[in-house]
Amino acid sequence: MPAASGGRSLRRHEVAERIKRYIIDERLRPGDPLPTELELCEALGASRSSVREAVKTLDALDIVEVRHGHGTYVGRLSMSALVEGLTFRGLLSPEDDFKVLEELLDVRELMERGMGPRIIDTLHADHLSALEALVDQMEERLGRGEDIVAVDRSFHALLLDPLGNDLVSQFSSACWEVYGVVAPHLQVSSKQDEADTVAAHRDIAAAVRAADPAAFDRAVQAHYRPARRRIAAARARGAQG
Amino acid sequence: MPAASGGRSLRRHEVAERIKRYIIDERLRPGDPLPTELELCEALGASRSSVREAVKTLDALDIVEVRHGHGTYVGRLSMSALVEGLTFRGLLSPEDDFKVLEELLDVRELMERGMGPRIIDTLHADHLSALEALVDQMEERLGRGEDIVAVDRSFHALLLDPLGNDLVSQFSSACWEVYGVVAPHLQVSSKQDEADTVAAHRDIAAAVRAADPAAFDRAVQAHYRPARRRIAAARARGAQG
DNA sequence: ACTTATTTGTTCGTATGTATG
DNA sequence: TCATACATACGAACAAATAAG
Repeated sequence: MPAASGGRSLRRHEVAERIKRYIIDERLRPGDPLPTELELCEALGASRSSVREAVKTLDALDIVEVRHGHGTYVGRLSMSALVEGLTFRGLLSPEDDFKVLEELLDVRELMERGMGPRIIDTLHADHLSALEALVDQMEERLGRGEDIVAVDRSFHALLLDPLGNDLVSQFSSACWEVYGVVAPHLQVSSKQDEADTVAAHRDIAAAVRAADPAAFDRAVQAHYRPARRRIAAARARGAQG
Repeated sequence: MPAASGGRSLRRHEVAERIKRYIIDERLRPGDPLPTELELCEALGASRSSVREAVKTLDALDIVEVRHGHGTYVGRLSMSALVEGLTFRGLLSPEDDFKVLEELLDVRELMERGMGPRIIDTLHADHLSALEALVDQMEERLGRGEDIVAVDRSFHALLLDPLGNDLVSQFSSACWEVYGVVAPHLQVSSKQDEADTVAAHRDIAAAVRAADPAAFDRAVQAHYRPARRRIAAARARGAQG
């Protein structure tokens, strides 16, 4: 019976495509409710198992979001799938364990340096104040021996977010997230040179305030240097251990 | 309450995590076979349906690959999930239809200009010859009225691939792929200014051969200008239509 | 606090399609 | 052609989470 249609395509793929089509045709937005599983079964002429498997694949891509006992909704279209995929790739590490980390740093540095001129153009007084407040906060927390990773992340998000390029913001954020999961597994500490880190952020903020693209470029480049050194050191340890 | 919302108390999430762990612990590589569904059910103490739904989520992330009637294997860890997610986001277009396209161009330009110095350092004689051969081929095809999009894509892949940063290569390639799917839906033609396009590529190749970073930067920037104009034109058409 | 209705989560049984030998 | 192993698909029943009365 189920062999009737088209032959090649699998049931769950058909169903997934038609659900995506439905979302587009109905002009639904993230958070909008989708038909229930049972309604989808009827509308698409598929069994509940097939519908469920299709919905799960869309859920993995954050195209839909399933809430137990509540319903199914249009997803946030985040980069959660990219994060999960890259994290797994980093943990699998078929060849050089540290190559993935260097690639993540490359991308983040690429984004921030490449966006330098636009950052200087776009960020206004309130952005600058927030940026400098984050550096102060970083210094305070460091003085109290607390973690600065969250503040660090906010700082870099604040550099890119105002530009309005969601793809760049989210991709950079995704790289940061993956780095945070993979680095500890490879004993790449992020607890060293923290004084240098704070100084580097202060230089970046100063360059933005001075509207000096060349200084910004140098400051960002300097900011990433310690991290690269830590990776190189960890690689050297791994090579001889 | 066993756990907070979105928690791992769900069976298929447990199963998915344990399958990922299995792949890592067993040091499996892409293409290696995984246990059959039945074996996974026994080993993980879960039903067929739960295992299947878990496997489907991993399949969507290209962490595993399922071949009908054959078996389940470790996936290629490609960026297919990112491509599908971004494509859908582009087709959904909640606000400005053309914003997504501009973001994709931003990223590609960012990558290539940011990698400029490294491209000049890394590409050797054979790379340069291949690059120039592609430009010639582009010109020939253009003279015969044929499509140059495939050659165009090869050219840009050849710029980034030799650097060895898979993340950059694949992300850039993913942006290209998404652009190719989304742009036609928005009537953003890529068939204009093709003579300019060929010239731009020739300038890029020449800058690499001359090992002139500044010229490379200018050439890449100039290369993307026509595409941005086409988007702006399409937006203007849409605004008055 | 309790019940009821709705919706997704989980399990099992069975039959079919696909690839290999 | 047949046999085997595997994934695909359907359907029914029950469990768990959530919301509303």
